[in-house]
This record gives sequence, structure tokens and C-alpha cells, in this order.
Amino acid sequence: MRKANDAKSGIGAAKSGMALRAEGKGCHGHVMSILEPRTRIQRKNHDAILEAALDVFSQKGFAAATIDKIAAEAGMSKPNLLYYFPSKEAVFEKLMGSLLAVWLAPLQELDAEGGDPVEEILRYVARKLQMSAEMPRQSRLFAHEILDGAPRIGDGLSSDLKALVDEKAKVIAGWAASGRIAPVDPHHLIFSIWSLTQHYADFDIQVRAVLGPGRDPFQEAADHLETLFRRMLTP
Amino acid sequence: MRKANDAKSGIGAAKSGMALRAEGKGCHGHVMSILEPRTRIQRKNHDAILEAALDVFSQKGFAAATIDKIAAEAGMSKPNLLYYFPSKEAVFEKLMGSLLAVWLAPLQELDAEGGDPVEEILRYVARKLQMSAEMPRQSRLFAHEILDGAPRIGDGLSSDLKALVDEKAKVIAGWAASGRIAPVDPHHLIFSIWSLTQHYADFDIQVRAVLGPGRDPFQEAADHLETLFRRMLTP
DNA sequence: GCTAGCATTGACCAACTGGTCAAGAATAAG
DNA sequence: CTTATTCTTGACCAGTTGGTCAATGCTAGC
Repeated sequence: MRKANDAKSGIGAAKSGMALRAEGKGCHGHVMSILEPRTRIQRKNHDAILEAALDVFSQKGFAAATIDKIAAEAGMSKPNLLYYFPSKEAVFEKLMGSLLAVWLAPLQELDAEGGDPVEEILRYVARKLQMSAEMPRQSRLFAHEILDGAPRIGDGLSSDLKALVDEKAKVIAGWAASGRIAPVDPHHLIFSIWSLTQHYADFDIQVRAVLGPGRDPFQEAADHLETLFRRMLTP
Repeated sequence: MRKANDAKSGIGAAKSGMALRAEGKGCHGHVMSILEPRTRIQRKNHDAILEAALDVFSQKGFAAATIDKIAAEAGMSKPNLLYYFPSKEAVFEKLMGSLLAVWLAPLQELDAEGGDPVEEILRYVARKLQMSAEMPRQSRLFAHEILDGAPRIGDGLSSDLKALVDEKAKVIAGWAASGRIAPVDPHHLIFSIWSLTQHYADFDIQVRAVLGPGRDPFQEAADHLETLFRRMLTP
């Protein structure tokens, strides 16, 4: 089934050293599989491809996406896209890698020293919901990947992500132990926040269909989730 | 992009009348596109196909699924599968249609006369979580479809589903108005229940990766969600 | 055990997809 | 202007996929 990328770990492996030009030989193939684009035109096309890839991949997932669609969306031919990226998988992995940090930034900012812990968590919830509202494509991209069994993120989950969550779980556990928030399992609290906020991006169609026209899902969600988490966390 | 199935509404349209045998003419093609299987062997193969289809469709979604894989999983050849169903889409729609009722049954049972409203809702949450644990493939199947933009369920969302949710939202609103549960937006309460319970099935890989080995996600989730919703709903 | 219709499948086809390649167009450096 | 390098793409290829069809195996009723 799989070709030959079994223990390839996908994302994490992309940011190794290798500063110099790489493949100085002729070999017309793709210029910069790993390096950042150098010239003006390279940067433009590189960005256009990733933007188009976000659009296409986030709609129906990896399998339904075609490099033809991505290339068309980026305003270029398929061979031209493959001049910048060696394969469809490479585009996907580069995209995921470049988005992961942004996507996890709000959790990174969750800090032990931030005033009232309840407000600190509420701020995280609000930020996360705002990201669902303003970056639904990113949310759906990750949702597709996880739902597919994370075959391309792979170890990124059990290494980087787990480490970050474990770290923040300790902070939350500290708050709970000191009675500054109601007792709660920190990991599952984080799952709940992810689940509830991303639901409004990932299942947007369902939410809108059920609510009917003339309602603003994200505005209502902001109120609802603040109530929910405030009731849940206030000691 | 789409072939020619724009206003086709998918699921709802499948259960029209047409009791008789349909297509009495020779025409070797698929026996019962609409009818239930008649003979012993028809029923066996019909069921095997739908079971296999659930397996394959739920893993990577509609696009990544192939009728070859489904046929192999069902222990038959591709033409044989296409003898029972006219197309890949038909298999998918039949599957969704046959599962939708089961999937929504717990919500159907949510009743105004059921003792304490908080316990009634908690029972719904527990049942829904149990379904995620015991029927993760069904959960993922629906998740894929909604995430894809519900192109094959189509109107089912804004008609049948909306009607059911609106009905139950009224019940919940009544409970809130009479002070038997804390004030809450009924629609968003239902979204929260769906989101939190199905999260453990749809994002199972992520949950397990973050929790690490040796933990039981669904057992922990049961405790966590009971706490969450009890705190949220107790007046 | 015969036959009519049900069940099954190998072979096939057209459309599509990921990826290659050689040749030409644009561009930057001298 | 020249030219070495970078960009760009039409044409092409091999593999896959949804779906068809004619031929054959099988079963039920007689």
C-alpha cells in the first residue's frame, strides 16, 4: 500500500541543517526542496503554491486533492509546480510544517504567570475560537490529517505535540491543585477546548444548516463557550 | 467539477415508494438499486458490501476509497459488487442512509418526561460517548462527510437533521426557562455534546498520542464529560 | 436432471493522476 | 548585446480507478 515512506516522520525531519545551495549539479529538477526560496520570483511562486495548496487540501483532504488543481489555483502549470516541489506529498508536508507553529501558538502562550487562571484559560479559548473563525482552512487541514490517521504528520503527534501538551497540562494541574480553578483533568480540558472551538470550523456546514440562516455561529459560540468554561472552571 | 448530480439531495431521495420489482426488463444490471434484497444470497452480499464499505469509507473518506478495496474486503470481485450497487456513490449513500437513524437515535430518545433534566442530558452524553467508543467507524464516516462539505448528504442536514434538533432544542429551552437546568443556548449545547463525544472517536489517534500509552481515553472521557456537563447544567 | 434466470468474474475501456522530459521563454550578469 | 542560468510548459508515460460486457458458473423450481 504505502510506497516507501514508512518511518519517515514527515514534519519534524524537514528542518535539518544543510544551509548551502544543495544539489549544485545540473539536474534541472526542483530548485529548493528544503531551502527557503532565494530569488524574488521563487518566493512569489513558492508562496502562491502553498496558499493554493491550503485551499485545495483543506477542502476534501489529501486524497481528493490533485496537483493539477493546486497548480491551477496558483496560476501555473503542473510541471511548473513540480519544479518547485518534488511531489504532492512534499507540498503537503511543507504546508503542514509551516502552519503547525502558528496553530499551536495560542497554547504556547498559556502561561503560569498570567493573572487569574480562569481568565487565562478563557483567553485561550477565545483565541482558539477566533482562529477557527479566521483560519477555517487551517483547522480543516489538520482535521483531515488527523481523521485520516495522521499518516503524514506521524510522530509529530507523539513527540512535539505531546511534549507541549504535557508541559501545559502541568501548569493547569498546578492551578487545580492550588484550588485556583475547579479540579479537572488537564489533558481532557485541553481536548475539550480543541474539540469545541475547532468544531465550529470543521463542521461549519452542519452548524449553519442546523442553526438556519440569519445567525452568526461564531458570535454565539463565543458567548456559549465562555459560559461553559467559566462554569466549569470557577472553583 | 461535479458530474451531473447537483440538486440530487442524496439520502432523503432514496426512500421513495416504488414497491414493485422495478426494471422488469432483461437488462442484467444491478438487481436492487433501491429495494431491499430478496433472496438469501442477495441479503448476505448486500450486508457484506455495506459492512466493508463502512470499513473503507470511514478510514480515509470517500475520495480515497475505491470499490476495488470495498469488494476485496467484502470477499468478492469488483464487477460483482457493481452487480448489487450501480456505483460507488450509491454504496455510500445507501450506507449513510442506513446509519443515520441509528446515529441519531440517542437524540430522538431525549425526552421532556424523563425525571431530572440534568440527568436526562447526562444520560444522552454518556450514550453518545458510548457510541463513539463502540462505533468509531460510523462517527468517522459522518465526520468525513461533513468535513468534505456534506456533498452527498446534502439537504438531509437542513431538513431532517435541523427539524430533529429544533424539536429537541425546544425541550431543552423549556427546561432552561423553568430553571431546571442552568440557562444555556440549546442548539449550542447540542453542538457541544456532539463535538466533545465524537472528538474521542474522530481524533482518536491524536488523543492517544497525546495521552501516551497505558491510559483509557474513553473511560477518562466519561468521567471528564460528566463533570463538565454537570457543572455546566446544574442550576 | 433440465432449464431459466440469478450470480460471478476476467478482460477490457476511457478518464484521470502523479510525475518526467526536452525544448523553448524569460531574466540576470557581464 | 550575449550568454549562462532560471523558469515555464506541451507532450508524454505508466499506474490507478470507476464502470461495462460478454461469457460462464450456480441455484431453484420443475
